[in-house]
Amino acid sequence: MANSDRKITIYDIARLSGSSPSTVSAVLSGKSDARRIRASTVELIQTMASDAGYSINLQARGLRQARSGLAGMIIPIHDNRFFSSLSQSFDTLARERGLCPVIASTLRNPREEKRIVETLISYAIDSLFIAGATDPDALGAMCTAARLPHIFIDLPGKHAPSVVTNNFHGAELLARKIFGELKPVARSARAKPYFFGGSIADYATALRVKAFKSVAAECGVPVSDAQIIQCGYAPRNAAAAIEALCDRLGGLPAGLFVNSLPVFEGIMSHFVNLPSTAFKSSVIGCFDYDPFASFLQFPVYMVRQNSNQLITTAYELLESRTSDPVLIEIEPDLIAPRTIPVGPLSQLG
Amino acid sequence: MANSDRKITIYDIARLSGSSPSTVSAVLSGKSDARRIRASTVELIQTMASDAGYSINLQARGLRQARSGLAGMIIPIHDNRFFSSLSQSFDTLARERGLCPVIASTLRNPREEKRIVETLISYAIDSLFIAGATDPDALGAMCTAARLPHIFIDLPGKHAPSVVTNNFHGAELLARKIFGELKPVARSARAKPYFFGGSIADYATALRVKAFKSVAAECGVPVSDAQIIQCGYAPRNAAAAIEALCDRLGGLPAGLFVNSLPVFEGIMSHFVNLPSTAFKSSVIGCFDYDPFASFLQFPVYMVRQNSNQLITTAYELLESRTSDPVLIEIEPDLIAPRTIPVGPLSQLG
DNA sequence: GTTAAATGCACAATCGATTGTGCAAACGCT
DNA sequence: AGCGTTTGCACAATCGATTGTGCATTTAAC
Repeated sequence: MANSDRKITIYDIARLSGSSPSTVSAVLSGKSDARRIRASTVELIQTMASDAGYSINLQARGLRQARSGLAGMIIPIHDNRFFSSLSQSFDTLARERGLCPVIASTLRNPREEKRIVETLISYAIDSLFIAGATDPDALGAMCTAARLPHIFIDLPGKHAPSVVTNNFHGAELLARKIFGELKPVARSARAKPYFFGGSIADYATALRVKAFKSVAAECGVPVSDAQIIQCGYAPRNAAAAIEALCDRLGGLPAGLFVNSLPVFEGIMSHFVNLPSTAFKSSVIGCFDYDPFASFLQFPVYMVRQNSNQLITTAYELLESRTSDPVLIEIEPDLIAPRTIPVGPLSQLG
Repeated sequence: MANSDRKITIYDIARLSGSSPSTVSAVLSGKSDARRIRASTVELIQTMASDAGYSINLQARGLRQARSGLAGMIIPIHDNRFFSSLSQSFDTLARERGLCPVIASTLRNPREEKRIVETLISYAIDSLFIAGATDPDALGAMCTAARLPHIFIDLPGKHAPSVVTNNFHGAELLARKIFGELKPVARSARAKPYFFGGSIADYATALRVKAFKSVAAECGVPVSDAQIIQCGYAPRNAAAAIEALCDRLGGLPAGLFVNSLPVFEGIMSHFVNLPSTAFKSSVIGCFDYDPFASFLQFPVYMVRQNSNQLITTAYELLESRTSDPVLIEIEPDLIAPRTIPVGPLSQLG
């Protein structure tokens, strides 16, 4: 270990080993063959570097090479099962490639979103994954201007490759369970199933609603727009909205398609007040997965997005140097109630 | 926007505006007062820079200043409610300070852990938060050698400040509920409460077990080491361990102190096979919080660690330039069954 | 014993910012 | 008018790596 004042640089190692900085650089960055450095010199330099506790300055390298070795990703929020699962895959795959992952959250704030992308561009990140942006195309334009390879995830963009969940199909699977198991609730107001949460303006919500209606049609059960409750994603709003709905209907609807976990969380905080018999006549499904949510007092069908596949595919696109706006859809899984699928990552705790 | 081939630099702006690079730098980095730049010059340069689509190269700045503006944190895993919540707080507070957050996961692999810290040091990060490391002191030594300010979180280190949850007190609160509500289960083998998951070698687990035993003593219920099941954190192992335990006892124990969510998840995958009456005579608590886990078929007490307070305190320590090994404990909250506390962040979905 | 090719390395420019210093011009004062 | 300040900026060194090029020596070939 070094005990001097400054950091050790290749110039120090050059002096110590009696060679030039360019030779040291070549050796320490693994280019000794290309530069025909003698094996004995290589070993000498490596030994001295490690003895001196040398550690490379990646900002200097990055400046010279006009790249940084940083792989960027933006997500709306860390504290969410789906996005944190994306983060985990992104992190792991980036590091497998020798890159350093940089994940920033935007909190769905459009202005912050742009500031973050600007910052990441200023750090000369090598690539950017844009997950769940509020304005994908504005961000895409910034990346294009900076010649930064980028891929949209979860929410597609117009001018670059996108990898998204097959929302329509996933919602179809879920809706079929809900419509298929509808309990006959007399022919009360509660007989109709509801789609709950999000906003039609969202790409994903729009597709899920479309599937919901399509399955309804399949089943010969027409759906009116009053059955689509758009209360956004905030648990608080969802709680208020479900309470209002239950009041209006005089109980739970016969079917409930819950659009995302935070919405489900809000709904639960209302359910707490209901007697456990209240759920007997409802079929509940949620688009997004949480292991505990599948063990509630009542059965819940869940759709689990395949975050690892999303990221893997995004890396493949990146590495194939595609920049055409292709759209790849990844199939999500329908998870039966009271089941915990054990994935490769979830073993780690 | 620029349409040229290269990126725009301060040299380009200098040429365009008829001033020198040093003046441009001063203006664009907000040092125009210190350098007595005329207001008209400032405006000219700012206009040209923004028209030309200039964006600073932070690697160049970082190289010169021997700092990067990057704030580093390592965590065991993103895909975990506690750590992703830490990430969110870290991200937000870093960005409030004009820093760019870099969060890397170690997957609890000691070798990876060291590689990551090395990498971060090579990027000249300005500070490092070390959360839940397997070998805190080895990492601390690396930081010290690199003169990198660092703070331990969740798991304390010996030679730098640490901010951790008050594990003992949190576990006490939880254990008191469990012991306090123990159902009289005849005097069968199942009458005894069990501590379940983790490993005594862990700092946190050791304290929680200590509290568990201390509360048992308070209640006059002696606890033997056979009641402490150390099965690590992997859901799979937890599932196997709980099954073995239930088989041995002929049912669920009267009390269960579950040490962490992944363990609870594993336990649930076994519970699935049990009739719902099986839980009637058990009190269950879990150290760590998940909103859905508090809405299961049976009531669950949970302890929620205050991740935002942990990070806030860590930043305060960092900014007070303390490098003495102080240990600050943050109180966690006991969450009653079937309650969803709505925090400031959880509104976002 | 020449000449050509291969070997092994050093030199110096370069990436794009920051920053210590120097120096004219403008200004103020007597 | 003369002199000291202040104003406003330019110059050039610097951060620590990478990389194109050049040039002695060695080695190989004939």
